[in-house]
Amino acid sequence: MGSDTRARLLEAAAQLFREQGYAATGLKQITAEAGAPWGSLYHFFPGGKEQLGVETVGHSGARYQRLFDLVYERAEVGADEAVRDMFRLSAEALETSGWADGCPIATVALEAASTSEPLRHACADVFAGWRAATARRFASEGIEPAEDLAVYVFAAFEGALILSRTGHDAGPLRVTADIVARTIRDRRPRSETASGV
Amino acid sequence: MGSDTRARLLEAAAQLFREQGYAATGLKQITAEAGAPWGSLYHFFPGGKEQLGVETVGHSGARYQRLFDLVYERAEVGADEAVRDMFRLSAEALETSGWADGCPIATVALEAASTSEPLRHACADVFAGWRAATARRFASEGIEPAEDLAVYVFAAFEGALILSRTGHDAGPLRVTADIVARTIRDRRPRSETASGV
DNA sequence: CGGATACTAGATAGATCGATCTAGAGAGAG
DNA sequence: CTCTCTCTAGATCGATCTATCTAGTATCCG
Repeated sequence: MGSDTRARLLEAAAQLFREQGYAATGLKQITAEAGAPWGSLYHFFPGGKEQLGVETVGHSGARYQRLFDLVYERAEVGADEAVRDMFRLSAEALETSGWADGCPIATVALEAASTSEPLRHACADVFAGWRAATARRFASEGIEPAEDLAVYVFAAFEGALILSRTGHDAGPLRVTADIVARTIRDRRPRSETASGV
Repeated sequence: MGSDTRARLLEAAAQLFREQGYAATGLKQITAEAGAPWGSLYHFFPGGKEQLGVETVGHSGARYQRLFDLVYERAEVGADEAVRDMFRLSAEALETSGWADGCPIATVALEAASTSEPLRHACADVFAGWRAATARRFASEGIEPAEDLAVYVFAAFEGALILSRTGHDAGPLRVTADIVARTIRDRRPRSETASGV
């Protein structure tokens, strides 16, 4: 093993794909950013750019997943508050990065949707993983239908990220978080103590 | 004027940007698809690819806007049903096109967010226009806060489109439509006749 | 008819793209 | 030590990218 070149390549690719997208990012730029030699790229990723893309999507997806897990573990208050935190954290990351760090998957997903089946499939897998983890959490709190609500949350999340990033305005993320969190809260099972407004 | 070459270039660019994105689409491919001579491209768009991109975004945005207007005019039943129709129509377009025709703006918006200010701004304007039109409709029915709910609807819409297109599954659009439409319905002002479950 | 303008046509430039190739450095095993 | 395998290093290839440039054709006005 020895070198971490491969990891640095993945990391650099993740960052660049997130900011600029897949097509606009050149392999030369990735090796430069990673401080990796050109020859190493095809050593570690003999499948070329597409393989690097697929692995990068998986890498970014797993990392983002961990961020969701963190939010869910931390929130003792319930899933609705966890959802709100997830939106809030992303809004902060987006804003402090100068509106650069949006969803690490969405841009590639849209670019690849009709141009690369392996890449599209990798993105679909990531989304499915996020959804499944969230659905488990909802189900464990009796929030049903858990699968549908998880899909709904991620749809609103991804869309709000697009609107906020494009408009350089965290408003959409904030506004959407409020409404979505309320929707989730309203689906919580009745507890013995009133859960009024 | 005479020729419609300029319009055909815009149309071809709109279709290709929608399917493949901005960076992955070459100018040569656009002229070929439009059946337009290469020389005409820089005659009509002296600003090059970026100008073509900006005008294409405006063109696509206006056309999609008309589709929203149609839905809103047709729906005598109320804004919540109009929202549902908007999701349903997009789901049909997406599915019948073989998962190619998603949002004509979103892909370019994400690609351009950190790479081209003119392009990003054009996308932001389109989103703002959609939101404003929807907010007016909500407000006219007494659905408040109209602006926030319009943002929320478009966030959920854009996100659901991404999930459905990436997964080759209309489920996210359908599921999200249900929940969002219900949220809008719940915000309608109390009428004299009960508006129960 | 002449002459200006609008548009077409495509060659060409220069840069950069992804990908392949050969050569060599480095470390660990025997 | 020497052999072997992993990884580095970068030259190089053909294709394609955006953009510019020069001609040539059509069209409309007088």
